[in-house]
Amino acid sequence: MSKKTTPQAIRGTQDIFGADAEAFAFVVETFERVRRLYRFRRVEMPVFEKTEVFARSLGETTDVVSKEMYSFEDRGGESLTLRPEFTAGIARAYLTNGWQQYAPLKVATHGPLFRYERPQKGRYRQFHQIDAEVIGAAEPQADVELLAMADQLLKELGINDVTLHLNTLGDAASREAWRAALIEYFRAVKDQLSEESQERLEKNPLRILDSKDLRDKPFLADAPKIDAFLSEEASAFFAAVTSGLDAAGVTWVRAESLVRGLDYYRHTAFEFIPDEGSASAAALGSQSTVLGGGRYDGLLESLGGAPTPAVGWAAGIERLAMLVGTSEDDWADVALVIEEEGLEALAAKAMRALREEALSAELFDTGSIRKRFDKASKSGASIIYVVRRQDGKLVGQAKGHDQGLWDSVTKVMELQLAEANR
RNA sequence: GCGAUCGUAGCUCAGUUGGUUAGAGCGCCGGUUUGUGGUACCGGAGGUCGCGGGUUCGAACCCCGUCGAUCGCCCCA
Repeated sequence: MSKKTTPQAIRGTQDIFGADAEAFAFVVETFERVRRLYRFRRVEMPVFEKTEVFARSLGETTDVVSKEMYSFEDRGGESLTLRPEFTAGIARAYLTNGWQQYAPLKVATHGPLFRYERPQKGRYRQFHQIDAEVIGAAEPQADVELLAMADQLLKELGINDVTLHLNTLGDAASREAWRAALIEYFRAVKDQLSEESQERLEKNPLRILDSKDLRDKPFLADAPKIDAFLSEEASAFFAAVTSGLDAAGVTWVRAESLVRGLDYYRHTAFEFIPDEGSASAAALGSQSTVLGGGRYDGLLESLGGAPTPAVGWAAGIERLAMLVGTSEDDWADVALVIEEEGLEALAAKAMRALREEALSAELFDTGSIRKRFDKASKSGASIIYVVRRQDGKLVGQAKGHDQGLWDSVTKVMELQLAEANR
């Protein structure tokens, strides 16, 4: 006879409860509200896709694809993957559902994503994001609107100590030329770079630019700058984005070394990052980016679609929730205390009646009769309504300071007791 | 994938140089008390000291492994 053990939760998953769950819901509710203001349409996406949806769009060599995806074969032998991000799946849906007819299409969604990473503060294997995408819009105004929405969302969440860090990666040609120049520049000093940067030199030279390693720092200042490689169109595009942001009142800083990890990004790239020394920076630790995204004009082609311009961003709900502060537990309008046994039917009926009047109500009718009132007091409910028997009849008494609630609770309960006493 | 710290009741933790039945507060359950029913007091339930090996006469405490958490690197939201 073996002892029963309780299975543990999967590493990197979370059971969100209490104040954390309230903060999580607050983030999602605020996002839903803001997204409507900007007329982004709600979409619901599958949690898994064919593996190639992600492999082809994110790039086979990216860390996400090469070592962080939850991939498995289904019973039909097909390779499927739990979504590590939203964009690729939405792009796929745009193509397979003929959503071109709605272009430019503004959509928003939220939900769980999965990445096999080492869990840390603000980083989980199952994590949650809110996401906004504009597909089929080549104009810089789309970038501006999207960023204005992100900015307003953060403000409405009460997060005021983060700033938009903005960069451009140029068009495909600009980006390639810059990349080649970076490889050439860093190859010359390869031996003096950190091991990690030596590896990055082959895989993702852009990443060397934001290396934190002291050995790399001396070479960063004189590294080739993207601005020198931008085509005329690319710089005009970036100029239009920045002036649009200024007009919309979105403050931003230029971040020349900001790059994106995934292959599909072009032109605008951005992250909202806590200001140095701010409360948000302290709350997030090393997971500094709270919202990030950019333009991905190349992505739909990589999935076999026609060349289609697009921009989008995503933000980690857990990270945002850490910044909105702990919201208080909210209290019930009424705590109904039944100081007698055998009144279960009355209790059930009265609770239903209270709730039908839109009063949030909690019932205390178990355990020590003497302590039921204690528990109701501690629950923090606005009105405590006590039912007990006096001279053979059930009587009720309401306690609390909120006159409006007091009246509506009393009204409902008087009726209930009158019926019960008949 | 790499490094560091940590893992004792439901929760927060204490546990002296390894030594008899592992403790506290809060919470929970029951009771007593109270002339403002949220107070105070008493009692009770609840622990394979993460898990598995090892060292030792003896381990919560030392060693190894493993799982998990936390912090950082990498990467990213």
